[in-house]
Amino acid sequence: MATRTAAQQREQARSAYDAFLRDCPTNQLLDRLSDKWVSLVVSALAPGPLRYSDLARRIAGVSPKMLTQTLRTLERDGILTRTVTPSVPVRVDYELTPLGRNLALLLTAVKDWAENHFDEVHAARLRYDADNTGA
Amino acid sequence: MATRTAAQQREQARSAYDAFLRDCPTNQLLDRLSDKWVSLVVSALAPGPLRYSDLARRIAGVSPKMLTQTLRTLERDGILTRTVTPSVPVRVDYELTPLGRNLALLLTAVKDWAENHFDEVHAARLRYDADNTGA
DNA sequence: CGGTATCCTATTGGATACTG
DNA sequence: CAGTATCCAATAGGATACCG
Repeated sequence: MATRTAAQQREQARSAYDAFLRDCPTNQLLDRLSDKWVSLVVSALAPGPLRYSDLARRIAGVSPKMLTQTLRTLERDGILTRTVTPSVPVRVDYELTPLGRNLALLLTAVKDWAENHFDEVHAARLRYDADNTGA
Repeated sequence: MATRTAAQQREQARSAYDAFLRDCPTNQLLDRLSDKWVSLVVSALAPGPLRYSDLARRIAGVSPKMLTQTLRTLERDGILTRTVTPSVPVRVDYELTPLGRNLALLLTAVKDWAENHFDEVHAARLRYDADNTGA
């Protein structure tokens, strides 16, 4: 079971990316992933494929501009696929790729965290604001 | 061990927050968490407390403005604590709260994902751009 | 249905200089 | 050391109207 030396070490070294460095490309990628629209779109697609209008309805209040922009970027990044069915009228389905499903595990976790811990955060805000009132 | 019925069900119902809804407060919270600076600060503090200047050095290229702004917001939200030691010169330490450490597990996972899957994303971009050149 | 195009405002965030 | 304050350029993102 100790066959993880040279090959694994090279593997480690090869992905010597560090998102803490401003000029590292992974820093920009982290910036892209750290986007509310990305979180919502990827989370929405986690259970299964959806059409454009389904997504628009699910992500309440998203403008067509932001929805399309986010979908295009995620398609380009290999997170999801866009499938056009040339019926009348047209039908377009969006589906996570294996890479996207992998990412979805993390992003839905963040979204769920926000939902599950909002009360604690809210309480912390009230405490902070109370302590810093007129002090 | 089967004492998780009524109380737990109410617990579930009580946190009926849905971040997909624009006007749900958790949507705003998700927006806050979906921030590159938040990810980096929380990830940087995951191993242990750091001083202001340590953070500035670790998160290469962050401006004092963004660093302070991010730290204040996270402090208000109960994610981290700020401890001033009135020595000469002053010493200020930032440390994750239990809530923050919990969140850090998720955010460092996203940061690590960016580092570990950048090559795949980059390859996808090249493919996308090649397919959409002059087409 | 599934977008695109344009306009316009608000916010983000870097650079810079100064302070207790 | 650990910020604060100010200015300003760039970007995000909503509203709206139109198109294949």
